[in-house]
Amino acid sequence: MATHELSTSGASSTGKSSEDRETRARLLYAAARLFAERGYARVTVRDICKKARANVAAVNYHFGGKDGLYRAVMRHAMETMQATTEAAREAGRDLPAADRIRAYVSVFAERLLGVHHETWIHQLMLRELSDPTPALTMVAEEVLKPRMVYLSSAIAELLHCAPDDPKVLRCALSVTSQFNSLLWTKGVAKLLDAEDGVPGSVDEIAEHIAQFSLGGMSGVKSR
Amino acid sequence: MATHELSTSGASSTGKSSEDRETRARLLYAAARLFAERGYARVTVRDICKKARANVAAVNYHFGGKDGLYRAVMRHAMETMQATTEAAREAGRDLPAADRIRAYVSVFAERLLGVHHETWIHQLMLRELSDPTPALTMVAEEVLKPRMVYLSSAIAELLHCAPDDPKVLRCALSVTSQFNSLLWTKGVAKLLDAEDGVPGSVDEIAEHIAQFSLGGMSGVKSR
DNA sequence: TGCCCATTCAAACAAATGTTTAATACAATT
DNA sequence: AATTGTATTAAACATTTGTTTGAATGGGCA
Repeated sequence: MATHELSTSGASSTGKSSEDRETRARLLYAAARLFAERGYARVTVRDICKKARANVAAVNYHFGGKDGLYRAVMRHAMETMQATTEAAREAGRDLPAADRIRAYVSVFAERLLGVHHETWIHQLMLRELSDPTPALTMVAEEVLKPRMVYLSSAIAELLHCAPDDPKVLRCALSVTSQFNSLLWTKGVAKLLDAEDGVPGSVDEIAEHIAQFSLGGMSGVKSR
Repeated sequence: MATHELSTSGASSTGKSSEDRETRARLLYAAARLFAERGYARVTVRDICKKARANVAAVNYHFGGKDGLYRAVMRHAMETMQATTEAAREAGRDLPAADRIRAYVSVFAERLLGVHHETWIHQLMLRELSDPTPALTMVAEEVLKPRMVYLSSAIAELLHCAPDDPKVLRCALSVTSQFNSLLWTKGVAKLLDAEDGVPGSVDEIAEHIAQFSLGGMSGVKSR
């Protein structure tokens, strides 16, 4: 179980850059997509290896087991999500609170729905939330918490109240929950009536969430 | 796989009301809670039978297999959710659009968080959304769709536009997504900072969601 | 060339899991 | 009392699944 623990960098002693970490990278890629699509329990190592065109033993060799592979995938996902949080923070720098929230929403909509981004990462994260693995604690501490802290500061400024006011947390959850729905509605909305997820382009969706959220907080403020 | 298909009513030919459908009911109850807690794949029939104090073969005898048991659980859950939709509809009868939405939010908050209701049902449903099984199609058609249709009518009235306007669907998703977050935040919020899920009593949470949603739609309307 | 090392591969293993089977118990009916 | 049909049970079965093993491969280097 813990024999091959520090295999993150794998076999990087001798730099055979061509085929060396080729299979390792393929395994990571295949596993990421499968874990995001079906969840940890519904994916077998044989599925992963088949998709990655690798031998069954490759997972244990490179990652020490299925758990280690999942953790490696999660590490990559967490780094990307932290970068997303940082991008949102940067996009709103020196802006008033309402515009900081607009920037936050815009960045997240682009990363969650934009064609150029790895959308599987966010699906994997959402899955980790609704179906916790031992990695959840780490995710909550290093990804979710900074994100909520930043969002809460803007919301508190908007509501003219302290950042630890219960209203702030409730509003922050109301804002972020709309992004979660963007992900799972992808698979459901087509069963309802929409042809392909939430209707509209990425910009339209971002515009909607920003307007809805700002209006919502205005409604909460003027109770 | 399909040997015991119509075993919903099970062995009800002779009415031995004492111990007859006792194990069957215990299996249903135990399976419902376990499926809601861990999801289909992470629950074994041995887990269910142990919790229900039944033999391993009992699942196959009464439900024809793990699949049949899950379907039976889903049937029960769907009936309860349809009743919830109907209760929300009834609570808002003959009320103006804004009050219909307030009533809708109030009913759902009570059923999702109230101590007297079977909260596991909604957790199971949310899990079905993020982790679809073959039962999803049925759920979407018979539960989600009527719910969205009703909610959309009120929203369309509020926004002064047609019910099939993309704005309406986006707003409906923004409203319902806040309820989804109520469920999964139960397991996460305590890792962030809140002590026990979203802060506040059931009424306070319902009040927040109503204000946030109505304010949000007001913001969308006055673009 | 010959040795060393990381990597890959087919095969096998042990544990877990959904399902089946045959026997038994029990209550109602004939 | 004998029979019938349902329910329960322990044991076994067949598959799946994560992991391990030992041999083979192939490139770099003395």
